Amino acid sequence: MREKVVVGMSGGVDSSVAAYLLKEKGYDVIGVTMQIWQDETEIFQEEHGGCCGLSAADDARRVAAVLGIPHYVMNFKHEFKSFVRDYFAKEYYAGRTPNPCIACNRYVKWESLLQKAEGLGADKLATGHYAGLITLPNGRLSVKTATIGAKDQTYALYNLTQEQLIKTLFPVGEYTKPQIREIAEKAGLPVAHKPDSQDICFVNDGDYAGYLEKETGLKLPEGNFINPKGEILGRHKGIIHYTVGQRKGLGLALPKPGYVLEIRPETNEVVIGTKEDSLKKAIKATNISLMAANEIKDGTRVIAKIRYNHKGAPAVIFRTGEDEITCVFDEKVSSPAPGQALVLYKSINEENTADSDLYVFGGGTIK
RNA sequence: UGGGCUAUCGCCAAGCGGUAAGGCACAGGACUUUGACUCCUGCAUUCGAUGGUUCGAAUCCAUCUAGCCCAG
Repeated sequence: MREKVVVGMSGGVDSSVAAYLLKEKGYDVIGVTMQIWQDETEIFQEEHGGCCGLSAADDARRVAAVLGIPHYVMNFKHEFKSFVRDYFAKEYYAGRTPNPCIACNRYVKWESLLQKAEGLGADKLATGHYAGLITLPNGRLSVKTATIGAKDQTYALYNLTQEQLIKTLFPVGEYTKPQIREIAEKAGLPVAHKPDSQDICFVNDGDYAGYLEKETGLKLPEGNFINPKGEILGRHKGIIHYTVGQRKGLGLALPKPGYVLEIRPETNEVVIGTKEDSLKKAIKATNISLMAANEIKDGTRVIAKIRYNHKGAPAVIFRTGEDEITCVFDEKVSSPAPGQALVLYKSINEENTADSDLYVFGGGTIK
């Protein structure tokens, strides 16, 4: 009997091709589009794309029709609200910088959607992420970086559990984006030229601060910008308007570019410093999640990423608490932001460089 | 009213006789399934005003105007 797999279809090129590739390989494919945030009145995504947009369902349906597979639209608004939107707002109001995509993957896609998939009798869940799966010598599963030159998305998948990984497929992981578009083209998929998604899918105009105020009804008071010495530099518009590492939009007249160093909700202060001030040698992380091992050996060498678009930097990790690790970089990294994920990689080959193929060792949330 | 100081892009600000740095902001673009960052491109023919000295001044001189500070 053919293996049954549910593909999370966003209506974009990647997941559409994922479904196509699985179909070609002989899987019994079911397409599912998650309805997660869009209000019926918001047709914004129609033009702007987005991984989880509204035209999503229509596009996915068209693709499913071309492929001749069943397609369902399922409502995940409730789950998305509690695991992603609420978390997103809570973090910002606490002066931290959340990563909604990671939360969405871990708790909505690989929790709720996976459950629904199993309800449909599926053995596996597939998505259009650019990532690969690897079984390590110790028997554990991990995600590995996609083919060289591809858009690697393992960073946003670092906290999936073994139970989740064993039921996962990443069909597009071994291709590059141009190859995927080519496959879509040849397969006659109507979404071959749809633009890449970007930005936070549920904040439609990029104004996340405005979104937060509208969503929560909370408007935070203005406060002081201060330098590391505590001297007042000017006034800020409320802490949710800033994130650690930010340079633009401060409105301060300084001799050199100013960067947000720290956000202090308790005193309503935003600390501004220079590029040099923003460099950190070591960072701590909590909510540790290990993918490639059961425990951390002090002194383990890794390649660490502190943000989605970070190339990765050599570092050494130590366990420094019940649920805390300290990551010491060989060379300082700029502006690690509390709330962002610290994702640790190991090299599949011997040499531990950011250029070789890597797999996720584990990760956590930057403290 | 005496004495001193300062006037350079919307905002900070360099320049000190040789033909207008830089940062912020702003506008485009690249990158990007998070926030940010980063990278390109554009952005004062003009230096408070008017005269003068110089081959040549934002830079020196004079006067005027405005603001600031100290004396009342």
